[in-house]
Order: sequence, then C-alpha cells, then structure tokens
Amino acid sequence: MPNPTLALYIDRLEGPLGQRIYAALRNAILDITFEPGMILRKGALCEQLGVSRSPVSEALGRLSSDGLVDIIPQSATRVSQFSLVELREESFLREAVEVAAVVKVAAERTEDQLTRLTRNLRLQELLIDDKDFQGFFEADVEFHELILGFTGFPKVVAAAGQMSLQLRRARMLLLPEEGRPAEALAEHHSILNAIRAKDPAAAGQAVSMHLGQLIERIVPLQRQHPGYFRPS
Amino acid sequence: MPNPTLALYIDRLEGPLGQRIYAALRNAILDITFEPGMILRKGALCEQLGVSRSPVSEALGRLSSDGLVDIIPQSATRVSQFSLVELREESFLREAVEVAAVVKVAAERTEDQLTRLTRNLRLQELLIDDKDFQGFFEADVEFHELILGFTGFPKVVAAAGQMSLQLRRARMLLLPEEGRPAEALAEHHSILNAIRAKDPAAAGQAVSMHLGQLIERIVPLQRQHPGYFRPS
DNA sequence: TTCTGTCAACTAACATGCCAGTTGGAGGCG
DNA sequence: CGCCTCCAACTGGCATGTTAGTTGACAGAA
Repeated sequence: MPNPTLALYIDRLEGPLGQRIYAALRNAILDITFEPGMILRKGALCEQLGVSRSPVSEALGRLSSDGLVDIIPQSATRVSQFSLVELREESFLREAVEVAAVVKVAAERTEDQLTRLTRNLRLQELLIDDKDFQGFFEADVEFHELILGFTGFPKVVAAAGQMSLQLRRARMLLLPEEGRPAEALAEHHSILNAIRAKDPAAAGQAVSMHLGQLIERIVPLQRQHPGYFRPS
Repeated sequence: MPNPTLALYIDRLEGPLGQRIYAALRNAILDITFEPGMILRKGALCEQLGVSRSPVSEALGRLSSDGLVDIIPQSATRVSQFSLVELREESFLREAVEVAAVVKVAAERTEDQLTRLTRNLRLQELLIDDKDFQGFFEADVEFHELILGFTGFPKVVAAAGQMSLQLRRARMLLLPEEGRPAEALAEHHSILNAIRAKDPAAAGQAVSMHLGQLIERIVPLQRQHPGYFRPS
C-alpha cells in the first residue's frame, strides 16, 4: 500500500534528491509507517516518488548502514525487525553517553543553562495538565537534547540519536500509560535538581534511573507485536 | 598519485563491489594513505579500480555519512580534515562508552575473561621487550576491544569504533614516543587490577585516565600538520 | 501425499549516457 | 595594475539500459 504522503514530503525539502529520499524513508521507518519486516521494493518506491532508481538506491544504502533496513543481496530489502539484544545494547550506549553528559553538565552548568532547563520543565507541567501527550513527548525529547547540547559538543546530540535509532523506533509502540508522564516529569525534576545543586554523581544516578525504565517498558512489546521482532 | 594497492585490495575481498570499495577507501583514509584535504576524483578512482561510477558513488556516500569525506555538491569531494572540537567530542563519547563498559565488566567479570585479559597483557609485555611497537599497537587495540566485548553486547565494540573514527585516524600521526608504550602498559595493568578486584569505580577511573592521555597527545599535532586540520 | 528438480519472473548490482551546477582562469574594462 | 565578467572545462547528481543471482511455484517422480 503506497504512501502518497512520501512524495509530498520530499518535495518540501531541499538539497540532493538522494538525501531527501533518505530522510523521508528514515522518518517513515522510525514512526512505524513502514512496519518492521515490510519488504521495500525499489521499483515501487521509484514509481511512487516519481524518481529513478539511483537516488533510491543511495538512500537504501545509507539506511542499511544505519541498521534500519536489511538488504539481502540480489534478492530483496526489508525494513529491519527489532531485536531485544540490540535494543538492550542501544540502551546501554545511550545511558553511557547521557550519564557522561549530565555528569559534565552538572559540574559546569551556567545560570543560563539552568534557566532553559527550568523553562522546559515548566512547559512539561503545562502540557501534562492539558493532557497534550504528543506535546509532552516532544518536550521530553528536547529536555534530553538540551542536556546533551550543554556539554559544549554540538555533535553529541546527533551521535546520541544515531546510536539509539531502534530505541526511538520501539518507543513509538509504547501505548500512553496512565500516570507515566507524571512519573517521567518527577524523574526530570530530580535530574534538574541535581544539576542545580552541582552534584554530578546524583545527576548521573538520576539519569541512569530515568533511562533504565524505558527498556523495561519496551521488553513486553515482544509479546504484543511478535511480528515486529526478529525470530531468535 | 594513484595507489595501485587499492585495486589489488578490492580483489581480495568478497561481497558486493560497493562494499569492497567502501572498505578499501575507508582503510586508505584511516591510515592516512589518502591525506586529509586530498581531493577524490570519481573518474580517476573508477579508472584505477577498473569499475564504473555506481559502486564508487555508493562508497563515497557512506564515507560521507561516516564523516570521513566531505562532498561538496556539484563540485568536488575531498577527504575530510581534522577538527579539534570534533576530536574532543569523539574522545568524550569514546570515554563515556568505554568507562561504562569497564564498570559493567568489572562488576560481572568471569575467571575466563580475567584470563584472556591477563594473557593479552603478557603479550603486550613481550612485544615491548622486543620493541615491536606495531605489534604492541595491535595488542593495545585488542585489549580495549576485549573489555568492550565482555559487556555481552557484541555490537558495542563496533559502535565504539564507529564513533571514534577521526580519533583512530589522528592516532596514526602520533610518532612513537620513547617510554610511552611502557606507560600505556602500566595504565592497562591498573585497569586490569581494578577488574580483578571487582572494583567498578576504580576501573572506570583507570580507563578515564588512560583515554585522557590520547587527546592530550593529539592536540599538539595541529602545529605539526597544519594542512591536515580544518582552518577554524 | 510429499519431496525434489527445474524454470520463469523478479530483484539488486553494475555500467553508461546525460544534465545542471560550480569553479577557476582568461580576457576585457576601469 | 587591479578588478570584474564571462566562458569553458570539469565535477557530482540523476536517469536508464544491462547483467547476474535469488526465490518461489509448479510439475513430475517416489
């Protein structure tokens, strides 16, 4: 079932066609528009997008090295399935980087950084009160990205995202649980408090706790969506 | 100046042509056979390798997303230059992951893992005695990869390598300093001792110290090889 | 009914032709 | 003498034709 949205999407972007197609397919995979295990036919994609096979091949090649698609030589290419060990791996990497980041930030934080984090948390509170869970999700992501960016290493936020692509995709499957946003907010507060207190150890601990619960909530997904997971 | 070794190299590998070319170019860039800033001409590469432009384009695209080449659209593609902030960033990421790994490993280590690490360190001692610095270099890399692998997450070692490509490349420029291998060996010993003692905190500290050395030795390279660094 | 061998249709991989954007230098103008 | 303009050659991006490998279904034998 072709997705006409794709063709519109690549027209809105600019830059080389290959990169636009890469971005479009990547987004489609990450938000489960393209389901794990789904077979991607080059010819069909070209027809839907109205382009030739060259830029599509380039895009698929990059997605392959991202681990988002599996290319079976001379045969087919399909959207990669989840693997629990891989998800645990990404969780480990993500936690390693984010803990290191918050430790550094907690030690060196400026007043301005504190202000921006506080402002973000205020926003989170408002969004929860309004039950705008989509908005909360985005503010949540931004909170983490702010901390990563405050390390002074601009590419760290990109690297952290790149190393947890599967995690981000699996997160889309999580149903909004009653009370979970409030819990997350409380965890964010304890992170911010440790940063405010310039207590690196406590900040690292708080981030570790916060991230650790994500993988716990992801594990049961294997039962709910067995087709999305690699038979192992 | 074409490198005839390349053509031979890709013949020895197997798999899709694009991947072989990617691997060949990647190696050439990482060991400075292709110098930072050097312009890569697609046509010339195709002629040297005896292939068409398709697989070369694919390879260059992947190298671009690795950050090893910069593609200037419609103009040229060149081997990326070093950037000190980027190198510091990679050092930060590398340290974050490797510290997290050794903390986990120190807590959970088995006797077998201890044996393999000890054996590796013995080898390092022998190689230093024989003044085989190339061999020591490889044993050094293996020591770190062993620890990363002992996390139980097979892809962590690959991820750690992927996130510190520039660091690995810059390392090639370091001249062998008198007494540095012996220092490194001593640092490896303190890491191993902490792992043996099941002391995660000490192990993390030791790894952090050890990795901190590398970036300190890389910083002065900007003076020795100004052409290899991005003008900033 | 089940297993196996064969073959046709489909796929990704590769080669090649074409086009548009960039660049650097030559030549003219101030 | 210096600066600006313009043009030609070269580059990477895209389209398309061709090839080789895989797969799955169908037919025939056990």
